[in-house]
Amino acid sequence: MARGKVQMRWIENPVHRQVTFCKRRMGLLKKAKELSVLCDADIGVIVFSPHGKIYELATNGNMQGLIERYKSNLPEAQVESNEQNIPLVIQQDVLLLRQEVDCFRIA
Amino acid sequence: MARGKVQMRWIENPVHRQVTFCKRRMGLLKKAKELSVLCDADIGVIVFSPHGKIYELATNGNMQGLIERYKSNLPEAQVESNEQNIPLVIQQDVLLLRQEVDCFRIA
DNA sequence: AACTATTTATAAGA
DNA sequence: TTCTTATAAATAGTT
Repeated sequence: MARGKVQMRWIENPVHRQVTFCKRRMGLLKKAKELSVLCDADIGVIVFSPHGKIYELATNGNMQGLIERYKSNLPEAQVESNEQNIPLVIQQDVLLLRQEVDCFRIA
Repeated sequence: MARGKVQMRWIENPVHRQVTFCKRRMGLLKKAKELSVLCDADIGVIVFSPHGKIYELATNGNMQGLIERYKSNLPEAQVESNEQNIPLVIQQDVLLLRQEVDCFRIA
């Protein structure tokens, strides 16, 4: 995003990758907090580094509670498609498109 | 972020809030996907709108799996503090600071 | 770990 | 709403 456009693919140089991981991870959590405050949304973010280290943010301070709430509200369509063995990648695409369309409805 | 600095607080105007929610939600998910690709991180984002609608992204396409992985890797410090009834807001602050410091170590 | 030159994101406005 | 545009913010590469 600066001093040259970045290619959207795995960064091979370990040093560059590590620095980018740190910068963007902080940026992601900041954006999540901002969205939460501006729009009163309840947000959870979980990040596993390639080495398995966990980074997380729960805007209400309670990731466990968020996860419980999430599980008890799973969209039916998702449960169905899981039962039908549709590739996860496709399911995720459908999910994102559905969310994009929702912009034009009432959240 | 544009045409005027925005105050980091709840947006009172319902129309403005709805538009901002949609724009920033999409932006947040995009950032998550980018971080995932650039650094090979496994990321999950869950957003509850104020009305309880769920928006989500799991970069590996499987939120359930991510949640399981998260639960089986809960940092001990977190478990401890929960047992000691420390306010969640404080716990989250500590968590974020710890993550920030981690930038200067190996992820 | 700081610093900018740029790219992105996005708040307002049309 | 959808598109445009002026600015604020994020961040890639540098020092």
